Amino acid sequence: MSPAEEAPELGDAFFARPVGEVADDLIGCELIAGDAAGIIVEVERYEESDPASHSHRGPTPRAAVMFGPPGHLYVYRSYGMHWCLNLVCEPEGRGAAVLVRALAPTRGIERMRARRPRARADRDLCAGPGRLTEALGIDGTLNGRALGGEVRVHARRGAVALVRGPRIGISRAVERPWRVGLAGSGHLSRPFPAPAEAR
DNA sequence: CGAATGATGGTCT
DNA sequence: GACCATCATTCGT
Repeated sequence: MSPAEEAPELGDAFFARPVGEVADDLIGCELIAGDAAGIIVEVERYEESDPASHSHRGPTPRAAVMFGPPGHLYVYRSYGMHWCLNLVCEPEGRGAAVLVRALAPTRGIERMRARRPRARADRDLCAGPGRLTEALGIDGTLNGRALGGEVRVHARRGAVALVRGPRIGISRAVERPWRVGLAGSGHLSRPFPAPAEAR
């Protein structure tokens, strides 16, 4: 069998663009973390002008990484027990990032099962921001690290169909449809709301 | 199916 | 002291 051609690895130029563009373009890309990997099927975008964003109040100690160079990891603790993975976007000085919310596992599935023994089905391994970091072994020690080391992202191959909807788990700016997903994916953290019927 | 809830600790006012 | 960019479980319909 001929060796699969590796998709190019995404670098700083990819992430230095507007966060909305990056969010769309990350859907369908493969995220690799050490011994496991998956296709990104769901993300959310956060930016400085957004009241729901950690960067909204400026570069506080926690949010400082969001204002740093693009193509770096912002990993924060959620509800005292989960880790959430973001990819910093836009030129240095702007507080924007994309939250990775769900993956379709591709490699290291046995490792993921070992790290998440309570996940019943494979579809639950990476269906949620806290779940996927646990499955991939990502924690706060990676906060502020550059992509290309322990964590890498490979470019998407073909075209993908996107779905949009309101973000999950926030209480402010809920009306902004800044959650993006891969249409028809069975690995989402939750279904997207059905489009409003025309009548 | 959905709603309710406890776990558990950092961050910011 | 309030608020969480969550998850797994339990209980109700």
